[in-house]
Amino acid sequence: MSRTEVVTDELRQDILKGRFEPGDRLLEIQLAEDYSCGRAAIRSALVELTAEGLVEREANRGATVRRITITEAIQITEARSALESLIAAQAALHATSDDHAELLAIIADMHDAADESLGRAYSELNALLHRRLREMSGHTIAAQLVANLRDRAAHHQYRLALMPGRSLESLGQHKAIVEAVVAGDEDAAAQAMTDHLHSVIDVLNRWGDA
Amino acid sequence: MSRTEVVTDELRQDILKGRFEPGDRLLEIQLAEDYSCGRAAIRSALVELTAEGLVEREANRGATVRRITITEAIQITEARSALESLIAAQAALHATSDDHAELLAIIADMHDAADESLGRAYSELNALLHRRLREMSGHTIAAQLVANLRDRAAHHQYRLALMPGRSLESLGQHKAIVEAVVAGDEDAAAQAMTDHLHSVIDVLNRWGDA
DNA sequence: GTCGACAATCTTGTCAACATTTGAGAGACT
DNA sequence: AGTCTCTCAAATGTTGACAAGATTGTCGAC
Repeated sequence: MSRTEVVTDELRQDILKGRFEPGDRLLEIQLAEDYSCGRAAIRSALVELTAEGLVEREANRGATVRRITITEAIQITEARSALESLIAAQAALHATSDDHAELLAIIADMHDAADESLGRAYSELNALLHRRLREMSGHTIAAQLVANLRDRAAHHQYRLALMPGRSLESLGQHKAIVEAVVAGDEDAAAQAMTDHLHSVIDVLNRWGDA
Repeated sequence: MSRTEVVTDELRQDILKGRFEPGDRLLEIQLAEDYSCGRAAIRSALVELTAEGLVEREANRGATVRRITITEAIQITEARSALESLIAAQAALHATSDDHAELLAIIADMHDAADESLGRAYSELNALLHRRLREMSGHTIAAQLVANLRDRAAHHQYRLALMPGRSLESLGQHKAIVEAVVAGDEDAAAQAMTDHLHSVIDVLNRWGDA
């Protein structure tokens, strides 16, 4: 693994983890020092992250961490809804019985973590469930697009996880998705996933109004 | 517009136009000479096009034009189906009466060009119709994703356009989409778009079997 | 006091040279 | 003949220096 690739991953993670705030300037020289590499590696990373939608670059004016508006977050979730429904349907078709057991185990863990005080644990289980469904679907294209969309809206997802009562509301929706996948019912799985993400969109819409 | 951006666009177009075949090696030094620029500009372009899925890069081993398998082309079209349905629905909601007139005009032109001998003209009208629907939808996120997916499968789209009788088959589907959008019926628009792209998937599946 | 031109400075864009890695082919040995 | 190793050539990875462009601050005229 070349230094450039490592630096790209590190910078991506640092943006996702919130080490850089939206709007922060990303100066090539400074980053080159921070990550102990040449400017070329940083430039390459910035080009790649720009293509991923995490960074904004203006000619001769430098790069900044992209700021995602509520409107964009809604559109991202709408696009995710369309793609994750496809993924859920494919997962319902392709999941093995081992997969079924794993999904049910995750739901059980979510049930235990749905407590208010365990918001972080629930959030991680949520990410795990969606990721495993992507992998089980075998739909590489949709899986990559969704992973990218998730990253783009990471900042807003974080706020969402902190909402009181949110875990309990989404637990039922996650159960419905897994039940449909385990039953092998592709239409029901797609519908359950659509319902789930539209409830997320409703929350975002309420924020947009406020 | 900096030289790097220009070179990136030129290289992208050259790949899409078929000047480079899938599997062709993209040597940095050679491309730098071809496009009269330094290697840095080429490297930047390759990184960007790799993120777009048009180019494949292996560490220390160089870049090649990405080869899209039939399986991938099917998945790409499935993802497009999910996203373009969303776009069609949004277009049905947001299109103005001017937009309606334009869409109907495009359909009229397609009707005239549906003749076998005008495959190229029909293909361009097809691209125009889908592009205008994306713009009318106002859904930036989905529009960008679809535009990218379309580019990725460009090679297969080209073969599709050459199929005898294909124009006539898709003309009816395009009519249905436009009618639903003009009627402002979002559900019907989404359904019509789904039907359209699933007919494309059927054709690809038949290729996959052969 | 305000507006516009100009200079200083900071940042990115570009290039050329050097280092590293990989793959292939020649040659020797079994 | 086959295979192993060594060497070399080709291509990418990396660095540093220089050029070009943009913003900010300053000075002078009105």
